[in-house]
Amino acid sequence: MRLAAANGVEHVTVDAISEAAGVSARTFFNYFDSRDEVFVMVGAESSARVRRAVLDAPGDQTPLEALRDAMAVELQEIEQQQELWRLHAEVLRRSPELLARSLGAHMSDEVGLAEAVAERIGAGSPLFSSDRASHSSAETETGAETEERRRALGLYPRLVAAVGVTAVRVAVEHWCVRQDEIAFTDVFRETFEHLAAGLPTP
Amino acid sequence: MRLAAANGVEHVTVDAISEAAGVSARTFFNYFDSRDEVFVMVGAESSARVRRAVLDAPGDQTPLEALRDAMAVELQEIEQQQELWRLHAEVLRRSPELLARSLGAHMSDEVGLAEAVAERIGAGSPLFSSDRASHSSAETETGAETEERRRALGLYPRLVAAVGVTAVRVAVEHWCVRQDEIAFTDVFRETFEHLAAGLPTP
DNA sequence: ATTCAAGATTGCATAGTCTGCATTTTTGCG
DNA sequence: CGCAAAAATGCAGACTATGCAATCTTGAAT
Repeated sequence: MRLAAANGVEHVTVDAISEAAGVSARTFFNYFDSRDEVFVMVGAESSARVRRAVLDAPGDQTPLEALRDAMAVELQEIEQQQELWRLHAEVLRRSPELLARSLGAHMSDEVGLAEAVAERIGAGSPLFSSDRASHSSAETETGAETEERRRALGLYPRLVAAVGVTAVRVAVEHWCVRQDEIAFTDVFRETFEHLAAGLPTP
Repeated sequence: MRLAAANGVEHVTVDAISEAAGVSARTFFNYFDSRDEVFVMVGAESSARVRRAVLDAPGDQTPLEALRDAMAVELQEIEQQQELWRLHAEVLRRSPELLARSLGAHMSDEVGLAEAVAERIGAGSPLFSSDRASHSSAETETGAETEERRRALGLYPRLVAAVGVTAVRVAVEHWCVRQDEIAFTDVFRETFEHLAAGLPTP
């Protein structure tokens, strides 16, 4: 992350990363499936925590509310680790594609999230929800397995998860561009207010 | 697309594509920035058509409704070109990552869409909305330019665009996995009903 | 018909990503 | 201390991607 912040993401080679980390380039690929992953994997545990929080949320909340609060907590924790995340944000700000992947791919794991939502409203597949909920998002998965998990899911849980993740992404992107003018908390709240209202003309 | 449907996307090399197309590999890269792009670029004009439709929609529709209808039309047109799109769908079904990119990156061009929404509700930046609305999504753009466009946009238009695109993606993914059981039209309608209702517990 | 310039295509060289395989090093434990 | 599992490494090879210079096409002006 330090290298990327200094030289720009696209100029950081695997060799450079490996050398800076004191390992061989080959070893890098034992831990990351691709070069980009190393810029995106930050905070991979968030996914699991959010899932758990969704399951443990008060029973009177709607799934969207539960998801909103779970993600809010996660984002707050992120603000603490200033060091790493300042660099991370700096790097991603210059690379929109990576930003999308970072938020989309990890804080999310949409399918896993959808399973949590499904279990919460009792519409999920008991086959998957419990054991799968704890699996790390670092594990790679074949397209076939993902498809199998998707098949068991209803449209609604899938939609809540996907839209929730999207909302967070939009909130973060919107705030990133105007850090000085507004507080993230406000952007975040407003975003989910729009959503819960069904996105009527404002 | 034919090669990918037959052998699986990841086994189709640039050399193979180029040879099948009767050009050199070098020429391939004169037209596509990356190997993946060739699997994603299908229907790149959709983006512009959707934007236009959003602008031209009846005044009594909410932005979300306008977007919903615009996308519905687009998806219907897609169903016509059975040949190409059957292959395309087949290819993308085996590669979730490409599916996301295909829908996310092109039918969308979220920022462009957000500009259309912004102009529609009169909250956009007059600097960009008119001339930018016609620019092809095939053109690549620097991170700086994208950031500049984002800065001029409000949170709400950005959110409607992103959520709309996400909704379509979820609808398509959900339907792809159960093509035999349900009609796409129904999935699509239900998806946007959930959205417009604010995603309450069903 | 000839010529010429712009554009398209190509080959070649080079940098970088990623994988498989065999080998060496490290680690943990009996 | 010694051994077996796990981690790390080196190396070869396939593939993606870019810059540059040379060649080929095309179409318009003469």
